Amino acid sequence: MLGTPTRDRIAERREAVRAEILSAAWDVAREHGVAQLTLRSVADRVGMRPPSLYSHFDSKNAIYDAMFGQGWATYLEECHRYLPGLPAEPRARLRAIARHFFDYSVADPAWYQLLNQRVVPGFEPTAESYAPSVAVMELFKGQLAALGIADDAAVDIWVVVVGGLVDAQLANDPGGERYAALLDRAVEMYADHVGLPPATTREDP
Amino acid sequence: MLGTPTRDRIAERREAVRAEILSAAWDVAREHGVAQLTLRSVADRVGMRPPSLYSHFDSKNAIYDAMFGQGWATYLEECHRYLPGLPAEPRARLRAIARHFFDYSVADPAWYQLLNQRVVPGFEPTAESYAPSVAVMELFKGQLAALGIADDAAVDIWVVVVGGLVDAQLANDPGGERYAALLDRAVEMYADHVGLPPATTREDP
DNA sequence: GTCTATACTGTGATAGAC
DNA sequence: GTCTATCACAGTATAGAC
Repeated sequence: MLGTPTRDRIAERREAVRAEILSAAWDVAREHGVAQLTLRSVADRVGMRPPSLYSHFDSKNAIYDAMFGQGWATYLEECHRYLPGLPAEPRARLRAIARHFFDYSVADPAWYQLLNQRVVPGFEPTAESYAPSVAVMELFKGQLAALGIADDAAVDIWVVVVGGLVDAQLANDPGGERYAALLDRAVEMYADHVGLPPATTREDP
Repeated sequence: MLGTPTRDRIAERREAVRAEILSAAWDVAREHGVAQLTLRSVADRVGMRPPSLYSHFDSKNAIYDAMFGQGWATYLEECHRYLPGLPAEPRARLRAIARHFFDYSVADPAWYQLLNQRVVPGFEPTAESYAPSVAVMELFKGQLAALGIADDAAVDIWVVVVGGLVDAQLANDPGGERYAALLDRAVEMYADHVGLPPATTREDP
């Protein structure tokens, strides 16, 4: 009698093709904009005919959905990687968290548009793809709670300030530094508001 | 010899048709989303065939452009109408200005998306249509300057806070009140930051 | 001048051959 | 699983009736 293979080579191959398609989709989105993504452009990039994509994704929105889930999952990993190295001093830590999210978003507007705005007309993420974004939000809440910022409203205002900076940068000064230059000041405003103690360690010589 | 008519009835009629088309375009945008606006849907609503729209607008983007200019011009008038009635006390005045913009935006997401976000792929407003938006921005700057908030960075942070509230409301809690409820608190945070004096007059009995 | 009729290109999506 | 063929409908543009 034949044994059961421990690896499903077909499923692995299938998953690899899906990942290849998603990678191509991100390339197209970054190059031409999230909303300009077409099945033809993705198919061309992976060397397929457009209808062949339907063997791997049920629809164009299913591709968006997978991108949404993958985008948040990747950012979640990124957070787990850089958070341990951040300074412990509350204001410096807030600045670093905000700066990271801001830079990450501005460096990849397609990522921010798909994951944090509503630029794709009929697209609503499925519960499965939405899960990693909730995990990121919980992570942020935990970070703020560790600094003594516990109430939900204060967390929401944090989202407003950081998100507002990114939105303003992308909408009003794409490619510039106008709102990036305001980040530290905005974080100070927030830190004062939630009553964080003034910085204890000096940073300038 | 014939006299020259003081009214150009043809031009008036033409302008009326343009206004009718724009009104229909706004209806469609509000109903189905800014990006879902199609020439067919607009033509259907005004009782025309799609190609007839080209007699009044050079392209679909020209319609977006006219909507952009009209949207800001209308809001500018709205500002001139309500600003005189606002309280003079700085913090109350800031709250009122923020609340007005927030409510106006949330009540008409299509307006906010077209005028303050970048939801329409290839659309860039022309200089002419952009002018009224600059006028609104100058008006806001003047309002803040009258309260002693003069430096440009502080104005930018005002835009970040108010815009961030609207963005978060539309993206994270469409139809809800989650960020609307944080508006007064966010404005207080900003007022504290720019050093506005505490409110002098009591409002509660 | 204004509108209708029509054709052209490109898009998402489906059916069926292999 | 991938392909060819095809559909319905979007935006664009031209020709011609009135």
